[in-house]
Amino acid sequence: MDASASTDVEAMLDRAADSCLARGAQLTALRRQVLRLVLSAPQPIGAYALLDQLRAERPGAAPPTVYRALDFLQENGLVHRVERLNAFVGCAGPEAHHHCGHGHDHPHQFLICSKCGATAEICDDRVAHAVADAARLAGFAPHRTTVEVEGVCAACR
Amino acid sequence: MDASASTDVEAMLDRAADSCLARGAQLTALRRQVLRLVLSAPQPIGAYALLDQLRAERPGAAPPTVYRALDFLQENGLVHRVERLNAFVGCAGPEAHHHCGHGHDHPHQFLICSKCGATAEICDDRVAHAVADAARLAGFAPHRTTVEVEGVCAACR
DNA sequence: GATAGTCGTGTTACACTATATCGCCCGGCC
DNA sequence: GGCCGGGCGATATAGTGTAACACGACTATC
Repeated sequence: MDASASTDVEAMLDRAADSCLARGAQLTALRRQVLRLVLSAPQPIGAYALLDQLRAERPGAAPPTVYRALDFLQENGLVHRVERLNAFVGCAGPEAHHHCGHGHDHPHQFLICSKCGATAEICDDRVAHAVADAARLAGFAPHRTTVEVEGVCAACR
Repeated sequence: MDASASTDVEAMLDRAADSCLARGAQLTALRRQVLRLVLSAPQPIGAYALLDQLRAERPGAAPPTVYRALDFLQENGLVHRVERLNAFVGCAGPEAHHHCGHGHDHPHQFLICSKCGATAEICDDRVAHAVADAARLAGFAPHRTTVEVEGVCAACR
C-alpha cells in the first residue's frame, strides 16, 4: 500500500471507531488491527492469511483471535464475508450507505472477477427490492441476503 | 423416505440420466448414487455427510470421490451448492426450468430458514434480471450468480 | 494387435476453514 | 470487597476441500 492509501485506511479506522462508539461497541486495538489488515488488502483475504499477517505484530495470535475480531467487525457492518471465496473484504463505505438511508446492515452485492480475483461491492436497490419481494411472495421473512456474481470485470475484458 | 418419495427420486434419476446423455455426459453408477443421496436428503447435505452415507454402499469412498461426483452434478445442473451452508441440494426441477426457457445453468435463488433449516429454491426472473443489469452497469460480464436469503419460512412464523 | 489418449475412479496425503472450551485479566457496579 | 461481563490468550479438535499420483476401461488410429 502506498502512503495515501494508508492515510485513507487510518481515516476509515477512525470513522469506524466513531461508528462503533455510537452503537455502544468498542473498536479495541486488536479489532482495529484486524480491520486495518482487511482494509489494506487489495483483494478479499482469508482468515488464515489475516492470521499470518496479524502474527507479525501479535505473535500469540490463534484462529479464534481473528475469527472473533471478524465476527465483531461483521456485526458492526465494517467488513463483509464473501461466501464464494471464504474470504473477507472491508465494507466499501458504511457511512455512504448511511447517507443513502441504509443502516449498518445495508444490502450489498459482490462482483467477483474470475480472471483477476478483484471483488467489487455494489449497492443496487433494485436488486435488494427484487430479492426481498420474491422472498415475501414465497411467505418468507428475509433477514440477511447474499448476492454474489462471478464473471469478468471491465478491466479484464 | 417413504415409498412414493423413493419412486419420485428414481424417476428423477432416470430423467437426469436422459438429460446427461443428451448433453454427451455420463451419469455413471457412482454419480447416480451420489445424486440419489442428495435428492433423498430432506435438507441440504454436506459433502462429508454424503460421504458417510456413500460408504455404506461403497466402503472405499474418500473425499475426492464425492467432490468429483458433486462437481459433475453441478456442471450438469442436477445439484446446486448452498454457499452459506457449505452444502448441496438437488435442483428443484431442471426440466421445469427448461420448460420456462432456461438451460441447465438456470438462474435460481435460495430461501434458507434459520429456524428449521429448510431450504427452498425459487426461480425469479425479476431478481435474475436485476442482478444481471446491475452487474453490466458496472462493466461486469456476469457468468454465474449466487443469491441466498436467510430468514424465517412461512411454516416457522 | 500394438499404441496412445481420454475418462472415470481409487488412494494417500495434505491444506484450509472454523469452532469448542477453559482460564485469566480487567473494568464497572452494588 | 465481591460479583459479573466482556475481551482476550491458549489448546485442542472438528469440518471442509484439493493436490498428486496410480490404475483400469474404453476408444481411436494406424
